[in-house]
Amino acid sequence: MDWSKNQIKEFQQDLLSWYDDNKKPLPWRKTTEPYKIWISEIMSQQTQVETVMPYYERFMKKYPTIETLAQADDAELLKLWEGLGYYSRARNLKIAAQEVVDKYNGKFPDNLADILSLKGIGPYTAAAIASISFGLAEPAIDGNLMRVTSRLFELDCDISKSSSRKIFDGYLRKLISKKRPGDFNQALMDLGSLVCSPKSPKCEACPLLNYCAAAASGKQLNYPVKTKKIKQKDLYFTAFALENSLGEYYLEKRPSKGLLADMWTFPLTELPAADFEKMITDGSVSKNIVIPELPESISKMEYIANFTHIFSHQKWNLAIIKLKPEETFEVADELLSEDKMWVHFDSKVLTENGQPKVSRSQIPLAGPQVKMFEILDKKNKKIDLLK
DNA sequence: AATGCGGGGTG
DNA sequence: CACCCAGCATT
Repeated sequence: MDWSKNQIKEFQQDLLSWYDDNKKPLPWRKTTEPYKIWISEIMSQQTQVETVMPYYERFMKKYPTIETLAQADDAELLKLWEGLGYYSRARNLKIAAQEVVDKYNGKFPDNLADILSLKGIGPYTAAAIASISFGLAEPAIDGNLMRVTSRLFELDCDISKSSSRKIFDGYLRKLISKKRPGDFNQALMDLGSLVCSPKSPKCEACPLLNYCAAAASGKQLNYPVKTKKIKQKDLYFTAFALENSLGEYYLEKRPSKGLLADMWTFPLTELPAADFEKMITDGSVSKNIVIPELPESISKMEYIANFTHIFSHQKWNLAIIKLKPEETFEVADELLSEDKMWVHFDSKVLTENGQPKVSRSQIPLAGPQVKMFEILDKKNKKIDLLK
């Protein structure tokens, strides 16, 4: 960051005067009492201020001091927290209150390290209390500050990674007002929620417009950089291993559209999670399994093994079911077509007229299928050794 | 570094 | 419905 001292000074003034005119009228902004700031900050974690306000008022009425909180009835405290979520916050509050009473003689610690040591207080909350209640120049880095800062300087670091925190800390430590650090932090929080919002930032109304690199280049929406935290959807399949008398496996070609288009796969059928869990637990083959249309009649099914495969957006849980045909049988060519075939493990096997048979190394296999072949390989080798 | 933990709002 | 949000403790 190459801003001059004068520039930083003007930046602080522009931000703070905006805050003085536009700050949200929150009940805990009428005080700097550490106890009240602490409670408000804990309640505000991952929670909208509008949701927090009634809880805050009730909390302060019931537990007006840190001593009353330290002696709170667990059930009553939890009851008061009911509906706010993240209930360990309430449990930790009481533990921390007891710590303050026992270790600090009931006086809330006034330095960052001691504040940070309290149960339930992490880097963000510690800095918020330190700056608001004790005037310490500690940047309280939350999602808002990271968003605003990443736009100001077009920072490309991924805010979802914990290692990015120190980068934001570096910038904000240079920018923070030493005279009004608490207001500085809260100003950036309000700015982040009122003006510098994630989807539709109101740059024309922003007091920091002239300082903002992203606004200058029109790339506001490119920031902050955040890797999508995709919750993969769990899907459950049975994968059928049907082997013929030549040691080949029956594969099908997937549809030409969608996931793993045109790749080859063992026949798959989806099944409910509960059935899957039961099968891999006790080896019982679910009665609900839908057996795919196969070229031979099946006499028995046997659970072999299970494995998983992660896609970007899906997690496949597969259970291998070995299908055991009646005695021996030959390849029924007339039942095969362009999207169904028998595939051998290797390419050295020849057909009757001397042509190499189709091997698994010649066709595009979906990721899970490669894993499945490996598992089947191992099983077969194990069986060979036993012979 | 990754995961679990609630609930409400938004587009 | 998918994504977002004033985080922290635990592993």
